[in-house]
Amino acid sequence: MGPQSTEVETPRLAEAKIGNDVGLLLAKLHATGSLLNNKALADYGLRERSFSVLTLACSGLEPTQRELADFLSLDPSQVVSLVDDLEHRGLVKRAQGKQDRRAKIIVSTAEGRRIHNKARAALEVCEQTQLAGLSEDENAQLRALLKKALWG
Amino acid sequence: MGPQSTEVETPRLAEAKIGNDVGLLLAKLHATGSLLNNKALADYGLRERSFSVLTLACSGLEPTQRELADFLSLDPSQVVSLVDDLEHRGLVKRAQGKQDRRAKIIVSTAEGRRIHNKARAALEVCEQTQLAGLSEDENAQLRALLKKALWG
DNA sequence: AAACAATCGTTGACTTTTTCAATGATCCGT
DNA sequence: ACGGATCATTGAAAAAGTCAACGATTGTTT
Repeated sequence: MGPQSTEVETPRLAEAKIGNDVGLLLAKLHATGSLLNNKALADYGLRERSFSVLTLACSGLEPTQRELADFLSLDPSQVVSLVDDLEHRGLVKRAQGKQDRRAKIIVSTAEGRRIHNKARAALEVCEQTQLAGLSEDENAQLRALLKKALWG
Repeated sequence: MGPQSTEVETPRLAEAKIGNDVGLLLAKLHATGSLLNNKALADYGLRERSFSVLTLACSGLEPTQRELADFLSLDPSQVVSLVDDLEHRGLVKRAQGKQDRRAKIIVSTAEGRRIHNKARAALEVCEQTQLAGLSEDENAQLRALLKKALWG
């Protein structure tokens, strides 16, 4: 993997016009973020993916696995693995779909919500670390722009 | 992988507070972007990764493979594969490091720059597609914020 | 209502990507 | 000149991603 240093890099290459390529900027920020996030989530036996699933399970929106796959840009079979893992550890349950008996709704258990709260707190620290260079306003701006880019 | 639809999704789950998780927003935007980018780059036998390497090789910055690995958050062995591929196709060359004879400097060939120009144009179209929901100003803002988050 | 195609979750096979340890060559500090 | 560190490279192992098929169920068409 790349650099695991906690110190800030001062990359000579950042000058390249590649620094204007949104795709690369996203990839890089996502990569460094994932590293930090996964490290923080390891304390709870979670990774970015399983945390996302757990978050949706805790949201009260009662997502189906298909919705999870679509929303997280995953193959349905990957969702099966993620839910299997979380279910075996008692953090979520599969419930039968209400209108559609093929679908399974993923809901959190009390233990799942407990773990999720702790993990979420740890992630917030991570996020602040990663976005330390941004002011509070800029932080909010970034969120807003990302959301807008994703779904108008 | 997830949905390959060109139509805009209107995801029920976007409401979840997960929509404020920068990590997930980055992951999702990066995922959908990669899909588009790789599809566009396929015409030139490139992918996001190899395009990034080619871009740096064309930048005149004469990056070493180690610098590429750090900058792109890749394992050094992955850079070997990427450069191998580009070199076999005559798009880049390995040159000996100037101060450090261990290091190898990656520079583009004329053909590499030709392909890169074409690919870059194709990617710009992609980018506009992906960020269609953003105004010109917001587009620039997003770039600026991502860069600032990465290196102050 | 019977037949049909489509969708959901799941499984398993397969490919690609990532991760990691080891190696020879070279650099740097002492 | 010695020892430790860094560079590119290799190869193996682990993880992630892709894809086709299946039973169960749904919605649609006849």
